[in-house]
Amino acid sequence: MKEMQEKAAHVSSFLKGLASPHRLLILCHLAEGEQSVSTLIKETGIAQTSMSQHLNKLKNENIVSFRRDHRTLYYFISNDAAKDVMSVLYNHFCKEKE
Amino acid sequence: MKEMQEKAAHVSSFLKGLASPHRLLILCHLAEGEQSVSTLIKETGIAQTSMSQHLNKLKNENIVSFRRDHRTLYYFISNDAAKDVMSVLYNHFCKEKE
DNA sequence: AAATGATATCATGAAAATATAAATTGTAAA
DNA sequence: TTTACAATTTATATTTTCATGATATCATTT
Repeated sequence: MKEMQEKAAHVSSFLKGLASPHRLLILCHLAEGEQSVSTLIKETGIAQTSMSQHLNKLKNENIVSFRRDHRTLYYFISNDAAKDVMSVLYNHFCKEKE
Repeated sequence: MKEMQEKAAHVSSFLKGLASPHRLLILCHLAEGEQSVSTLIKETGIAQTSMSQHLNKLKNENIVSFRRDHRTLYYFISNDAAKDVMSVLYNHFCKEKE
């Protein structure tokens, strides 16, 4: 675990990329496959400007990427660490206990 | 992945508990076993007041707990989700690639 | 080339996080 | 019971985050 200390700043800013209710919502939708910005806006109810800023933050942390098709941008999760963290979170916080 | 949307606020505040370079440092030390506050201060170099506030935040998120022995408090990681996330972070950001 | 649609950028203000300093509490030892 | 030590609490200033409204950009259609 020692090595993580040197990376703390980097790892922390990566985690801050995930640590927002709106960004988690966005990532939940993207976890099911790429989505256009307008679809994300419709499905999450997040305001346009806010969506763009959140996507920008996720992009800056290299958590998502996008491709363009005509006028529409399709975003997708492009980071394995993010996928794995989401999966851990799902298992601990969202799974049915039986 | 749908269920996570309802939990987004909770999961987000859990992640915010981890998302700080100083708290990650603290958790790296605690990952090797319980530590007293004064030992954590010595080993991390974090100022006393700041340490106390960070530990308080981790405690509020139920990420750590502590026991008292005389005047000394020993903190430890008491949360499986946190352990699993730390492990994922370690694998992605701290492991040697070969 | 003008209008439209999809998205990003800019500016601003409010709320939350962080570090530091000072004062306080609780436990034990002299 | 006074003193010292370990840790928390309070107060404050700084920085960062977030939402909103207004404007701009860029690709497409007319």
